[in-house]
Amino acid sequence: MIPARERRGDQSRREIVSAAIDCFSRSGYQGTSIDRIARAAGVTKGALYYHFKDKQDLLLGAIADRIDGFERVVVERVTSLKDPAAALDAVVDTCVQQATASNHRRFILTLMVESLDAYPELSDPFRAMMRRFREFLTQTFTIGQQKGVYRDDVAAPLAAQLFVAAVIGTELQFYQDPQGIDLPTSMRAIAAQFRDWMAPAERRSRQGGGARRSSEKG
Amino acid sequence: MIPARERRGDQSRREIVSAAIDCFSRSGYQGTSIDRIARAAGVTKGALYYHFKDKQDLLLGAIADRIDGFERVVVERVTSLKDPAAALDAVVDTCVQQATASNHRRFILTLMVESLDAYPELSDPFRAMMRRFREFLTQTFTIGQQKGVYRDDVAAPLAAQLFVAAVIGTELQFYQDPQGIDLPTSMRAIAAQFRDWMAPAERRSRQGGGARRSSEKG
Amino acid sequence: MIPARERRGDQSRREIVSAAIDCFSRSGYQGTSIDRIARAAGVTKGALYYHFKDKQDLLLGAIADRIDGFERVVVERVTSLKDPAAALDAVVDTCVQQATASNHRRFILTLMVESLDAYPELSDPFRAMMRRFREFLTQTFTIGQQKGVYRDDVAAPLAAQLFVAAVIGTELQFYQDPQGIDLPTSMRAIAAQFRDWMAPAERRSRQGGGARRSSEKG
Amino acid sequence: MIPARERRGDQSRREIVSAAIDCFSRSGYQGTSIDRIARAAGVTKGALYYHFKDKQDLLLGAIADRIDGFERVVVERVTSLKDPAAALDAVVDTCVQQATASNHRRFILTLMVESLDAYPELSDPFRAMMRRFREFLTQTFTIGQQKGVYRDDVAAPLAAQLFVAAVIGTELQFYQDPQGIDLPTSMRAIAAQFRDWMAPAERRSRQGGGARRSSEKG
DNA sequence: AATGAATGAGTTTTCATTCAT
DNA sequence: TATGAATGAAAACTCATTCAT
Repeated sequence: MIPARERRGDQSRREIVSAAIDCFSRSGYQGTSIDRIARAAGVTKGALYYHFKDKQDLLLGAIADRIDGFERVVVERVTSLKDPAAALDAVVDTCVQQATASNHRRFILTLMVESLDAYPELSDPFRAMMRRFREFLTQTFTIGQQKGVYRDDVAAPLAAQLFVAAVIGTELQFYQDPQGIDLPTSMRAIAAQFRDWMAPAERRSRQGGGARRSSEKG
Repeated sequence: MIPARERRGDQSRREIVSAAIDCFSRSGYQGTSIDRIARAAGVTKGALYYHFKDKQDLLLGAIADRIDGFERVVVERVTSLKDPAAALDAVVDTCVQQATASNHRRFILTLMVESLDAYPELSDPFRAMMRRFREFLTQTFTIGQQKGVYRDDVAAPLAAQLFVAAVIGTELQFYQDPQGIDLPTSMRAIAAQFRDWMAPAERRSRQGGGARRSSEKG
Repeated sequence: MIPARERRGDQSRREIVSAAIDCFSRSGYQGTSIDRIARAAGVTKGALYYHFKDKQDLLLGAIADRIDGFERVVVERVTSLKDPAAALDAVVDTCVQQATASNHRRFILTLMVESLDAYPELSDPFRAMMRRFREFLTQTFTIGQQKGVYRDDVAAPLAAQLFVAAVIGTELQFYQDPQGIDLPTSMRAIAAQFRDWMAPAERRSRQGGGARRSSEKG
Repeated sequence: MIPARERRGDQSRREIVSAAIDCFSRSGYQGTSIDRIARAAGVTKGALYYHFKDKQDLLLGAIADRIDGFERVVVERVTSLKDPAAALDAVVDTCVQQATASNHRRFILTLMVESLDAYPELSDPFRAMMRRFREFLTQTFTIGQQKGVYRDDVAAPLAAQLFVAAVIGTELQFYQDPQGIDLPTSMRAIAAQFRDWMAPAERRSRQGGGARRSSEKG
C-alpha cells in the first residue's frame, strides 16, 4: 500500500539526506557539522536525530542513497545496450552527467577516499560498489570478446579495472583542476582509447582511435 | 654548509613532519588532531607550535616535503632515461614503490581529495604538482612521437592525462581494496596498455600488448 | 463500582507505572529517560504524556504506588499480630520478601536517596513514609513495654529508629554486595538482636540471642 | 622530592575535586553537570577535561579522595585505641563529625546508592570500602571477645555488619529528615546499644544500656 | 627550544516536552 | 486514547590555540 500522499516524516527525511549529500560532497564527513546539515535541510538538529541515530548513520544513509542512485542510472541506461562499445560510451556519458549536473559522483569519490581506513563500516559499501562496477565492466568486455569485437589476449577483468581507473582518475583530475581538464572530452577519449586498444588485430584502424584535440584547456 | 651534528631542534622538527605525514595519510587533515601528531612524534603540543605557526602550516610543510620527495625520486630515476617506454615503466615502478614501501603516495591522494574545495591554499600545491606531472609525461610522449616510436594521431597532453588518470585510479582502487587489487601487476599493465595503444600503426603487434593474467586477486 | 472489564487506558497506565518502577529502581530518576520507560511499557511517549503530566508526575505516581503497596503489605501481615516479637519478625520477613522477590524495596531506597535535597516534592512522601514506619514500630515497642516483655529504660521511639536503621542499612549493604551479604540471615539477626537487647533484665538469657553462624557469605 | 611550592596545576586539580564532591553530594552524579562543577571550581570546562578524561574519571577521583579521606581519619582516631568500646565510640563520633561538619559522609552514601547497578566501575571501590569497614569492625569485635569484654555467642562478622547497618541506616534517616532525627544522640545510642547487647552475660547491667531520652526531635 | 596548564568556541548527542492528526 | 514527528535547551566532550615559565 503506497500512501497517496507521502507522510510528513518521509519528506523531511529526504531533505535531510539531500542536504547531507550536498554538504559531505563539498566538505567531507569530518568537515561537515550536524548543525550545518540541519540548517541546510531546514530542520532542527533534533529532527535529524529523530531520523538518524548518529552522524555516521546519516552518512551511511547518504552513501546508500547515492550508490543506489548511480547504479540504478547505470543499469537503466547501459544494461539494455547490446553493443559493448556503446555500453562503454554510455558508462562514461553517465559519469560525465552525474559529475557535472550534480555533485553526486564527487560525493562518492570524496567519501570513499576519506573513509579509506578511518571508517571501515563506511568503506565496506564503497568497496562492494567498486567490485560491482568492475564486475559489470568485466561482463561487458567478456561479451565483446565472445562476439569477436574485442581482442582476447587481454583479460576482461584487467581491462575492466583499467577502465575504472581511467574513469576515476579522470574525474579526480577534473575536480581538482576544472580549469585544466575538459571532462566530457577526456571521458570520451577514454572510451575511444579502450575501443582502439581492445580492437582485435585484424580490425584495428586509426580512425577515432586518437582524439587529436587536446583535452587540456586554456 | 651542512653542520656536522644536526641541532636538536631540526631533529624534532623532522620527527614532527614525519609523524604528521603518517597521521594525515591514515586519517586525513580534519581527522587528525594536533595532540595525536605531537604524541606520535614524541613531543608536546607546545614544541609543535614552536616549529609551526598552526595546523595548516604543519600540513603545508608535510605536503611540500612529500611533493618534493616524490618529484625528486621521479626526476632521479626517470629523467635520465632516453627511451620513452622505459620512462613510463620507471614512472609506474616509482609509484608502486612509493605506494607500498611507505604511505607517501596515499598521503598525496588523501590530502588532495580532502582539500578539493575546502582548502584552496592546500589545493594549489596539489594542482601545481598534478600539472607538472602531466607536463612531464606530455614531454615524454612528445619525444616518443618525434622519435617515431609513438603514434602521432593522439595528442601528447591527452595521452599524459589519461596516463595520470590510470595511475591514480589504480592506486585508489588498491588503497580501497588491497585484497582485490594487485598493485604491481596492475601498474605494469598500465605501461603495457600505453605502449600498445600508442604504438604506431605499422609496428603494432599483439605480443606483450595484453596481460593475460588477471590482476584481480583470489 | 468496579467495571467488569477494565478499560484499555487503565491497563496501559498500569503498565507504564510498572515499567517506570522497574527502570527507576535500576537507574534512578535522572538515569532513566522517558523514552526508555515508554519502550519498556510498550507504548509511545505520547501515550505516556497522555497519562502523566510530566516525568515528575510519573515518578510521584510510581512512588505513591510503591509506598502504598509496601505499607498495605505490612499492615496486612503485621498489624493483626498480638505478640510484639512476632510483629518484628513479620516486618523483617516482609522486607526480605519485598527486597528479593521484586525490586520494590530497592526502588524506595534508590529514589529516597536520589531525592534527598534535589527534589523536595519527592522527598516529602518518603519522609512521611519513614515517619509512619518509625511510628508503627514505636507503637510495637511501646506495647511490648506495657506488656512487660520489653525493658522500659530504652525509649520506644529510639528503639524504633534504631530498628529502621538496622533494616535499611542491611538492605543497602545487600544491594551493594549481594555476594557478600546473606539478606534473610542478616534480617533475622536484626530481629534476634532487638529481642535480646530489649529483653527486660530479669528475663534475659543467652539462648537464641546471638546468631553464631556468620551472615558473611563465601 | 616534594616541591616547596605546589605547582599551579595541582592546586586547581584539588579545587576541581573539591567542587565535584560538593556538587555530587548535593545532586548526585547524573544530576550534576560538568559545567556546574567547573563554575564551582572557578575553572573552565577545558581545564577540567585537562585533568580528567571524562565525567566518570572525575567521579572516580572524587570517590577515591573521599574514601581515602574517611579511612585515614578512622585509622588516625580509632586504631590506636586499645579498648574496643572506646573504638566503637570513636567510629560513631567520626561519622557524626564527617556527616555534620562536611557533606563527605553524605557524598559516599549518595554516590554508593546511585551507582548500585548503573555504574559497576564506581560500585567496585564502594564495595571494597564497605568490606574494609566491616573487616575493621570484625577485628574490633574479635579483640573484645578475646579480652572477654564481649559475649562470644555472637559471630564477630555479624556484629560488624549489624553495626555498619545501624550507622548507615541512621545517617540515611538523618539526611532524609534532619528535623526529625538527632544524629549525635542517635549515633551514641548505637554505640550504647552494641555495648549493651554485646556485653557478656555475667557483666550485663542496665546502666548506660538504654538512652531514656528519645532521639526523635520536635 | 620547549613544557604544562588552560581557554573557549565548537562538536556531537540526549532528552523532556509539545502538537497536529 | 493514542501516535509520529519535531523542537530546543542543555549535556558531554573535543580541539586548535595561547602563554607564563
